Amino acid sequence: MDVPIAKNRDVKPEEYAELRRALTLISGKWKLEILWLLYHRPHRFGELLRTINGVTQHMLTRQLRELEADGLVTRTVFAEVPPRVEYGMTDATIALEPAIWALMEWSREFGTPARIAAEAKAARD
Amino acid sequence: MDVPIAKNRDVKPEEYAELRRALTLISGKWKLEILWLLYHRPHRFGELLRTINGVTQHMLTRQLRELEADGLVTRTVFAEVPPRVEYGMTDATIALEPAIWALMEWSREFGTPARIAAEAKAARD
DNA sequence: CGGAATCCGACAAGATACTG
DNA sequence: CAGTATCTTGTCGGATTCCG
Repeated sequence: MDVPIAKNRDVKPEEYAELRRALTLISGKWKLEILWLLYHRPHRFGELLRTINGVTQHMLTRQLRELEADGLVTRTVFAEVPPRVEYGMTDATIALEPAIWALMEWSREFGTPARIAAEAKAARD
Repeated sequence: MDVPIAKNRDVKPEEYAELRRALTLISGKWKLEILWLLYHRPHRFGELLRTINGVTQHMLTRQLRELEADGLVTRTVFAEVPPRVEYGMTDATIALEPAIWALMEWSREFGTPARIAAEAKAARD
């Protein structure tokens, strides 16, 4: 897969659309972090809230709702007291993992550009 | 690659960071669209402006500058009248293509969730 | 425990006008 | 042609409060 796939062939407009749809699905400050945790095992709401550094209750709820609406997480409510809600993977989530993995490998290979290093520094301060 | 990679293993914090770096690099409303065009062949500024539907001069310039700063596009200025500037790929861009391709395949396979369909409709109106 | 509702600031993104 | 500069608008995400 070291040869560019699209080189010297015509642009296919429908491929734009696919690309943009995929990006829309995974865009959101905390979504991939959520999915990454779920890849390891199902998580409860409070568990996600404690584990993901910097996320607020508000945002966690919203991102989970969007993921659920997009079919990227399952939401299971247990009729208990106190209430328990568990989030897990779907077929679509599992199918996405190779793409996420490819992104991570690329990120590791090509290091940290100056702009990203600056942002990471700003986040630490 | 149909078996989840991370299932039942511990979360590695450094993998979060890689994921987030990669996402930061490709986040930006028009970046992947730009890269996708460049995968086919080098493009001039005005060419990108005309081809990418909905982008403004302002945003195109900014996204190109960020991509350039991150080492994801080359910018070649020809000393001619009228001026000509051409954008092309780098090694990092080429290395990213498999990941983009994986995202597109996933997008095609898992169709269009309701939320995305609604956004696409809103964009048409 | 796992949310919902409301308010608000910051920054991303668009519109418009001007330039080497 | 390929940008800058400036102003305005819109959306994302955060803080706080309340609830079954």
